[in-house]
Amino acid sequence: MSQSFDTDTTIDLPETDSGLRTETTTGAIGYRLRRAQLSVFQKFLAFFDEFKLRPAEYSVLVLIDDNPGRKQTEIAEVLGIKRANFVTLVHGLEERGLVERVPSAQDRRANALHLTAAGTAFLATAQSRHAALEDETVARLGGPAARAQLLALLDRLI
Amino acid sequence: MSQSFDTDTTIDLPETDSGLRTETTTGAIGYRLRRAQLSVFQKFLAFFDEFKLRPAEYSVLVLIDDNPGRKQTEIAEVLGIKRANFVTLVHGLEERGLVERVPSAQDRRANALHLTAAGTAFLATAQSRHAALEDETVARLGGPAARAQLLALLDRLI
DNA sequence: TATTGTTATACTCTATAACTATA
DNA sequence: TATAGTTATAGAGTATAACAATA
Repeated sequence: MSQSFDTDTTIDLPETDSGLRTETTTGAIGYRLRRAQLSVFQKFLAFFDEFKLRPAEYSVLVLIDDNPGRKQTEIAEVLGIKRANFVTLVHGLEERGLVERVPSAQDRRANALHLTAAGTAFLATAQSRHAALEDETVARLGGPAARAQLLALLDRLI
Repeated sequence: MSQSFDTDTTIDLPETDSGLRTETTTGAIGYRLRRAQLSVFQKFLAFFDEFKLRPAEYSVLVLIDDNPGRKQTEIAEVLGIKRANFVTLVHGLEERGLVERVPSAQDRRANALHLTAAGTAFLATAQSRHAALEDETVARLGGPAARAQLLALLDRLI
């Protein structure tokens, strides 16, 4: 089903500011998903600039706080991070005094992850800031119902 | 508003297969967006395995096809790719015989980008394959209306 | 034998600076 | 002076292999 127009006049082409035709590209779900995700992550980074906190680091802190004493492998796996790469991430959080690696008594191969007192305090501040960011994002979406709708749709893509 | 339950019995905790509490993490829009985007891109890579085509390369081919003769900078900018990094990308497509860099007559600094005959044929096949992937994705979302809903919501996040 | 944490390594993606040739 | 393409380079993120200690 292709359309053809017999006209010499200037018609309303779907063009961007650059004058390029981008419909084919921007019509793809993956493309739009990528742009939106990049935008949201950039906003996170800007919002958490003074915290020097990346999205993955924030997720790790939240996950340890909700699951104290878990092994590195367990936390890493939930987030889809290879355990080899998780070593560097958790090492950085430990160097900042936010996380402790406690040798496990039951399994001496494993490190039990805990937040330090400083880590707990830091996360509390970060979470309240994150709530503000999340509120702003929900507002842009059009409210809690729109947020729920988006999350439901995203889940179908996994 | 916190809830408390006076019970010793096992209650239905929102836990994953791993037994970890992940509600706080997975409630974040950015987190869910990232997971969905990674999943969609991984499906793209698997689907285009025999084409040896990455999402960015596909977008470039489509954009050149819809806008023949444009400069590298123009195509790169639309996709949010730095012109320095775009050099390698377009070089790879040129080496594969899909794209031509034609020195511009009007501006001898610039390269006008065109698809070769092979590039046009390759893209036609890739686009029909992409349409199949997109159809599958739309089906998973729940149909064209759900797709439109998702794209509208994603646009509000940019 | 298998798993945990670790190191080493490599590949992709992204970002900046600086160069050249043109405009 | 500014722009187009390029090179070099550095930083993230991600992937695999292999090792020591332990299960």
